[in-house]
Amino acid sequence: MRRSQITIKDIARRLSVSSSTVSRALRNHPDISIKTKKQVLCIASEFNYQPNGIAQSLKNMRTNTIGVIVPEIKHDFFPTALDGIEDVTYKAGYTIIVCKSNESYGREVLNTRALASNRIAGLIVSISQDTQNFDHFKSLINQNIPIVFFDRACNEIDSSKVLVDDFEGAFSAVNHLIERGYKRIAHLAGPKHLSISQSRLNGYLTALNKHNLPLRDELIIHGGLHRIDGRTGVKRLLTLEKRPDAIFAVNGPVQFGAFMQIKGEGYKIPEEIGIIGFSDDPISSLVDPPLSTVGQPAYEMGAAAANLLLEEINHKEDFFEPKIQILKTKLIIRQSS
Amino acid sequence: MRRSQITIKDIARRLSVSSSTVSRALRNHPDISIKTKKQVLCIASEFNYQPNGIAQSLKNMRTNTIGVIVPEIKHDFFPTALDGIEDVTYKAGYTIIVCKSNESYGREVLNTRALASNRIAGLIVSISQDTQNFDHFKSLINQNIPIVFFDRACNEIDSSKVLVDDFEGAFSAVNHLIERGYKRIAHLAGPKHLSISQSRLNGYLTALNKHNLPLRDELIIHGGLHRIDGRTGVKRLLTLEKRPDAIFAVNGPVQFGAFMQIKGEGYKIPEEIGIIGFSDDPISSLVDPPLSTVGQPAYEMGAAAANLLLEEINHKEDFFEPKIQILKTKLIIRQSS
DNA sequence: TTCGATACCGCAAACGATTGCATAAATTAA
DNA sequence: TTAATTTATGCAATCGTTTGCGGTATCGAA
Repeated sequence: MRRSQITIKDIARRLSVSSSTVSRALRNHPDISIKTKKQVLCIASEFNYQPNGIAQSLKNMRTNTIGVIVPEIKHDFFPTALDGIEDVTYKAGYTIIVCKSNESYGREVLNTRALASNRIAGLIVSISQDTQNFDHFKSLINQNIPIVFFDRACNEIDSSKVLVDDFEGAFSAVNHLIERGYKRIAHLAGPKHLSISQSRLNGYLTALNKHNLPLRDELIIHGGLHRIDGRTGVKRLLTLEKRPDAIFAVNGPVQFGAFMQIKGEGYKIPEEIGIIGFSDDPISSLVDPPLSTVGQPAYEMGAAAANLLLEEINHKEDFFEPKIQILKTKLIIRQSS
Repeated sequence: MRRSQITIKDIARRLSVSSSTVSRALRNHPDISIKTKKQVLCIASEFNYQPNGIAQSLKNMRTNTIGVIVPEIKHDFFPTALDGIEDVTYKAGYTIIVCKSNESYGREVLNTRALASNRIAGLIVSISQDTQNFDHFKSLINQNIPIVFFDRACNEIDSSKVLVDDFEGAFSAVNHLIERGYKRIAHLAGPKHLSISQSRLNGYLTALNKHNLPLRDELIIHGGLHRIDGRTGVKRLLTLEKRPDAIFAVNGPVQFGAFMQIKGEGYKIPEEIGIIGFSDDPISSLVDPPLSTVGQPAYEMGAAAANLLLEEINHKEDFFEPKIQILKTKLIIRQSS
């Protein structure tokens, strides 16, 4: 026969006491005799009792689980950020549930609902490239489940956020390209509605402007945040009458796609085309040539987001003033620029 | 004031009916009048009712959640396997909870307990490199929570498993090195207690034997499965009086570590030292030189594991005969060998 | 001996959803 | 009109754990 996990009642029956007593013995309640407590603990360990977390959550109206939604985990940035989140939350006694949205709005909504129905204590999220409607997050906030965004945030929602200085990072990257002598610098930009796309585009524009370089619309290509978007972007750029001599990519995957495509078409990097990206995947330094990039403190971003969330979860008063934390990027110059 | 999610009772009160009626209306029970059902659905959507998943799980004594424990997600293999798991389980209406053990036994035990206490419907796991005791898994099985292992399995436990033909893959890799003319072939092996380490070592030994090459103990280095283990392994190999002319690494991360170390010390690949590994990370083809490797069907392994688990979850009878599925590897020859 | 304090324990009601059974109302058949 | 049947609903228990409240029993002090 299928036997399942033993419960507090089973222990109670065995010792001829009430389940209240067992519960109190297990939870170190003072109103319990040493003798009874010992007996309970003894039986509990003998039968390998483990409390039913579901019942506890139901009773307590809350869980010790923190939900995390990230767009993907195939590049280094999000796994590293997850490490930061994990280290902080585990120390505080929480477990995390990691969901991937796969850069899809629909999947993000499903994930959010599933997490809400499991009554997570809070949510840490970096939105998908397709997300333009934020009702699923607002609904969580209405249920008093706090949210912290990191990297890709939502402007419409007044919650805590952890960002990097996207403008400054982009500016310094493009500035660097210009100082190296590149003149026709293209930008593989992200979806227009994402604030990271906007800030990074602004950094690009400002750098061009500072050096009195003309702004050419055909050199700015808006696309997604996947590797494939880097490839298709480069394909288009290379069919232009006058091809660009350098490329600034909005993020790591796009930079890789661009890199692969440029290499595949036989152009020399950095002589014929220079390239620089955003986010420092370790593989950047392993490819040929090693790629220049704007390094983001992924681990620190995750940790910071987790700390902000815990702060909000533990906040007693009715109103919590959201905090926005902006971390610095770091220009890493290798041999692709 | 903090308001929280509305419940079945709230809807019932509002319509002056019992909560049973509301529940039945929401669950499409036949014994309900069309009029009442409409009213209920109307109120439910008006207030954005979402069932409390915890309460449902408690009542049903099971969840729609499948737990997954993987050692890491920083290399391509496990994220890709997760894609396979996800695609299959989502289609079947399950959500997955992904946990990382970070290759640590202690973390694996914690994860297993947390998942058990959340009464997952089943567990898919690839064990950590440090795991030698399997009581935490046996305990799950005692609670009737089915487990499927993939890639790194546990021999002691009689459950379903999805593996690759490690012996054959290793054999063909080393055979290939020998045919290329390499004579002193080292093996950066995994922890001795893991069956993948054993099978891959056996493949290595058999290939040497087939070609009458001597077995040299100093060329077999047992270590962990991290990148760092590849680096330290190579360091040791390069201090030998007669250094090896080729290296077969037990997995992807170790291969990368080895690759980086060899390059760092200035040896030419593949002329001075050839290298081949196990598992096909996309970055293998991007580095210089592109790396030869034994490709594993990561996505298919994940999907197969998920299918086996679903089969067992849906199995009605008392006893389920575990199935072991062995997938083929594929030798991918690039320029490092 | 009696009163008060303390220590220990059980009862029962929650938490939210589900479901077998009973019951009331409405409908049909006789 | 009455009996039999169908339809729609409510009651109450259940899942496992927690907890406020009340009740004994024990002990010390007066």
